[in-house]
This record gives sequence, structure tokens and C-alpha cells, in this order.
Amino acid sequence: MSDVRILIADDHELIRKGLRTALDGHEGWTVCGEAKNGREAVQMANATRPDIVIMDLTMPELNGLDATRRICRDLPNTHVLILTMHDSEQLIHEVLSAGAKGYILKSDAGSNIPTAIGRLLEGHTFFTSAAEELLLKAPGAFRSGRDDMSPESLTPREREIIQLIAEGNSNKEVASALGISVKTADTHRTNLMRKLAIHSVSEIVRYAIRNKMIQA
Amino acid sequence: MSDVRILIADDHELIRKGLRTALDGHEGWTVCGEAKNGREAVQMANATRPDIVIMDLTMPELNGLDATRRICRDLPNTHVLILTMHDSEQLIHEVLSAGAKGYILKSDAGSNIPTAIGRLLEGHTFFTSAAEELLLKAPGAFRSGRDDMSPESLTPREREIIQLIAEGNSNKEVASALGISVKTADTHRTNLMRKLAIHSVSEIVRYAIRNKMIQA
DNA sequence: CCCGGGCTAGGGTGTTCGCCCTATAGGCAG
DNA sequence: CTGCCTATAGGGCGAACACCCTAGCCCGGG
Repeated sequence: MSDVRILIADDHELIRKGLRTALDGHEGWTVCGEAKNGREAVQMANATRPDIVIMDLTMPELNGLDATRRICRDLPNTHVLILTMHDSEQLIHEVLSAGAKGYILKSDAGSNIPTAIGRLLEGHTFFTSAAEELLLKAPGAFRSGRDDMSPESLTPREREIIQLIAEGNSNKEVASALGISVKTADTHRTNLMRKLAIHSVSEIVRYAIRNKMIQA
Repeated sequence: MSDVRILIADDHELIRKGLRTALDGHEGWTVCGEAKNGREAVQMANATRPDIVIMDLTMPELNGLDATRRICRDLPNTHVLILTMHDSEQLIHEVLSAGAKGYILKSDAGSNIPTAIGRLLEGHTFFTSAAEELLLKAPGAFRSGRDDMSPESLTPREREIIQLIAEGNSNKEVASALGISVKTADTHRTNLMRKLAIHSVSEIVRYAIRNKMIQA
């Protein structure tokens, strides 16, 4: 059997280095790339088709949740392991519906990561103990808490746009970041604002923060 | 000259591993210990008297800020380099008054850490570029305990304005809410943005949320 | 096979922003 | 009294936004 190939996606270089050292020791495991934001993660995943993606959630340009959605949609043989600082029940359900197979807190990551990767490679799931409790407590409860104001009601492209706007980018900057026309970026902006019934940049920013698409 | 001895203090095992690998490559540098909270950091610093302490700010039991205060008070020959994820304007001046000699964001840490340590060993300081801008703009301000990026550096009227903007109001709406001219509201807006060195509505909103002037 | 949704792109129009400038009036400290 | 800060108000200008419209292209579901 060939090497297990692992992609690391985290905007903090230190975390990436730490993961590398944590993984390099393992026989038969190879880190096939490091992405520093969600967009890079999607691109590198498509290019290298890794077995495992270790994914941070809060990343610039494209967040880990949307990156996970795309990777899980396009690469069914790639398993995504979420690595985050935030222990939120809401988040756990979101990453699960995005297609992630594991969820680990950075605070208790070091020793668990090889275990988690092992579980994912066997086709199982792995959750930080706190997360597992939440799942046992509220099986399927996450379906109830949705409304048309959730990011789910937006298209992937619109979520991408809203994050870039909330990060302070103008239409022009959004357009060049995504390689599209300014008018297209503006169309997406107008559409998502109508969907969310909001009317200003400040509402976009607050929406993005409330929905954990960016940090304050 | 003997080895440079470095103490690592961070509650995330991954970060500690990352730092070790980043530092082990350097000739003459030795990691003399790893602390996983502030209390351990103080104890190990007193025991090993390192030349450099790389200190995270958010740690359980005793936070990095208080740990820095104690270490700098008791060990004048030990230089503390703060390593944090948060680019909080407020924190920069706090860590300086606590006695830290450097401030680095985890996001751009990897390549800068050896440079930063080098600077500290020469008796200088090192700051992430964003932090350095603040210091240049307010030379000596931190000595008096003043924080130029805190809401206290704004006038009462400006704080009123920034909150209204962050809540989604246009200049016209701000003006009518306060019973002043649109141009006056715009002048306040321009002035506070120059004071805070920010350039867009989205930055205003994030600033207001960070400083608890509004909720997300 | 057609329909709908999503992404793309452009035209156009009025409003708002970001930032430059000046200027007056009041208050408070040196 | 004399600065300095604050709040007030205005002129002007280029850029960006908010929102309206049309329209082609691709793709998947009924």
C-alpha cells in the first residue's frame, strides 16, 4: 500500500510546522502540501488528491467550512479532519453537514491527531471528547435551527463574496481576488444583500462575524 | 559564549512543536523547556533562567501577560517575546508595559521568529509590522500607559459616531440622529478613521465589535 | 427536452464614502 | 491672554456602493 498523503490547511505557519513534525514521524505518512487559506486548500486538494485534509476553520479569503464543502463534494475519497480552537456545538453540526469526518480542538490536538487520522483512514470518524458528548446529547437536533438567514441559503460563490467583503475588500479587490469582473462581483454582492435583506457594508460585516465567516 | 537558552510557553502542543522545529535548526540555540501555562512558565523561568521566553498570551491558570510581568520583574536578563494570534491594538501596549521586548503574530511568525530572537539578544526590540506602525505613530505614548487605538483616544463625540456607523447608519442617518449637519458627521468620521488608522466601513465595524461598542 | 438555478458580464443612475481643504465658536489650561 | 482641543459646518472630487436592468452559458432535475 502506498503512502498516506496528507494536506495541511491552516493560516498559521506555526501550526503547519507543528503538524508537519507531528506527522513526519509516522511511517507511511507524507505531507503532500500546506495551504494557508481555504482557496489554496481547495486548489491543492484538487491538484494532489490527498487521503486526508487537516483543515482549520477560520482562514482568510475562504473559510474552512466552505473549503470543506467543496473538497467533500468533489473528492469523495478525501477525508477532512477539522482542527479548530472553538468548541461550539453549532460548529460541530455545521462541519458534519459540510462533510468533515473528524473534529479536533487545537488545545488537545497533539497526541490525538495521529489517532484521529488513523480512524479516518479506516473509514470511521473521530471527535474530541467534548464534541462527542454534544452529538450524543442532540442527535439530529441541528435540522431545527435553520432559517433563511443562515449562510446555507447563500450559494457557495455568495459566501465567498460575503467573506471577502467583510474582510474589507472593495468590489474591485474581490473581483481581482476571484479573477472575475467587477460587475460580476457587484452582482453577487447585490444578490446576497437582497437574499439576506441587508443594505450596507456594516450589516455584511456583522452578519459574517455572527456566522463565524470571519473574526472581529 | 554559551548557548542561547530559550523557554517556550504555549498551551497548544502543536505550537510548541512548531517552535521547537523552527528553533532547533539554529546553531547555538537550545530550547531549555516547554511550559503549557503561565504558572509553569514562571516556575520554569525561575528555575532555568533562560535568555529568551517565547510567550503565548492566552493560557489557562495564569495568562501570558501576568506571567510576563513576573518574569520581567524577577529576571532582568530574560527577554520575553510575545507570540499571539490576536492583533489587538490594546494588547500591544499592555505587553510592552508588562515588560515584553517583542510582539509577533502567529500568522506571520514562522520566518520572523529567528529574526525576532536575534534582535532581542542584541538588546533591541521586535514587533510585527502592524504593531510597529502603532509605535511609530505614537512615540512614547505607551510609556504613559495611553493606548492610541483604544476608544479612550477618541473624543466622546467620535465614539458616538463610530458606534452609529458600526450599527449601519450612513452619514445622513448619523447626522439626523444627533441633530447635526451631514458634513459635521462626515468630519467626525474622517477624523476618527485617521486617528485609528483605518480606511473602510468594515474596519470600523470590526473595531467597534472588538472594543465592545456594539454586538456582532 | 425544457426549465431553473448559479455564475458570468455589462449598462446605467443616483447615493454614499473617503479624504482633502477651510473656518467659526466655545472651553479649558498654561 | 493665548494656545489647543472639541464640535460645528461647508466646498469639492474621485471612487465606491446600492440597486435597477438585460443576457449568455452551463449543468442537473423533472
